[in-house]
Amino acid sequence: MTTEDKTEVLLQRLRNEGFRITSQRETVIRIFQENKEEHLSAEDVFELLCKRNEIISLATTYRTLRMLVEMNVLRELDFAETHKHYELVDENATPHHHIICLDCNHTIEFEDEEINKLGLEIAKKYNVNVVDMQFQIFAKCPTIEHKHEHKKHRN
Amino acid sequence: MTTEDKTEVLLQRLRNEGFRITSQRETVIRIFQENKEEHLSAEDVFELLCKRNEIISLATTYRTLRMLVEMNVLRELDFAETHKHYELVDENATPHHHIICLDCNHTIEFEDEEINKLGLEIAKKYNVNVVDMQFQIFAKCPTIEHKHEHKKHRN
DNA sequence: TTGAGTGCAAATCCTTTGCAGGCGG
DNA sequence: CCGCCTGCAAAGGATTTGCACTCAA
Repeated sequence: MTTEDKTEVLLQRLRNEGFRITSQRETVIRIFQENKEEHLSAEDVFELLCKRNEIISLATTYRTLRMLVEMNVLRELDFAETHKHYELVDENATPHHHIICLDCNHTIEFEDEEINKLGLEIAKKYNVNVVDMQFQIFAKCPTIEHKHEHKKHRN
Repeated sequence: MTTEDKTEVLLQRLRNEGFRITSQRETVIRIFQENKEEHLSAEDVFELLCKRNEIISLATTYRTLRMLVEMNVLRELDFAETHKHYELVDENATPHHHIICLDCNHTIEFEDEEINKLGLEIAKKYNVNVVDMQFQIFAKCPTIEHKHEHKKHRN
């Protein structure tokens, strides 16, 4: 299925659920389709929109993101930052997880069938219905030259 | 080791690292020692302080929390909420993880040696130094009567 | 004594909301 | 044409910061 096809499927889903298809919503969806590998923040999306000369207000960007999360089109990610990130939900893919470098904010995505299986088992044990699972490894990646500034005495 | 002893050890660590021991910092640490099982937010800590009639400004509360995280005394938790939560780091305990109910915000803590092991293996594979690991299961817990309001058409 | 730490208020960052007008169905 | 969506600006919640004063070492 081409990206274009997938976009159509998504738009159809919006219609089915009673949402209106506005150019703003369509463009936001396209942004994510075209940046599958990215973890975009609301601000990132807004900037990408600006670069395309698509005029969408920040408020609508936020509203659209919230709607897409509710519709399970996007997944909300928490990277221990002040703002959130979003990525496309891929129904066919197995859940994937993240390593987040605390120094440079670089993220590495990884899949691990074992972890997914364990997560489901645990959920079953505690009798809850899983909506999403996120395994996060906060780390320092040695590949990048990090300043080892001593944070002592910082107010 | 009693809680009192543990508090002393912590205070000593502060001194060793060149931080000053102020009554404010001491009290914040005690709050966490006395609420080991809780995931307190900055606001929670501030309220507990007020209840004790310990007068500490919100700003100092935030500054102290940041410092304690940097010193690895506290662990920062992200529960997909607008604010962060904190819990005491227990060097002797195995890392534990959380199930978060998206409807009622109730959290269940669990330990899983298998997950910890897998996390370390993955970190090794990607050649990063683990600072913290958090496995989060976002779910709906059936034990509580959740309103099944249909969110369709919400702006 | 001295500069790290504090309180206060203002500032900042991210996100949401009220309202009047616009446009999809 | 109806009322959902939008843009704008203002509000809101969480956290940080500037500044003058305080107090631990």
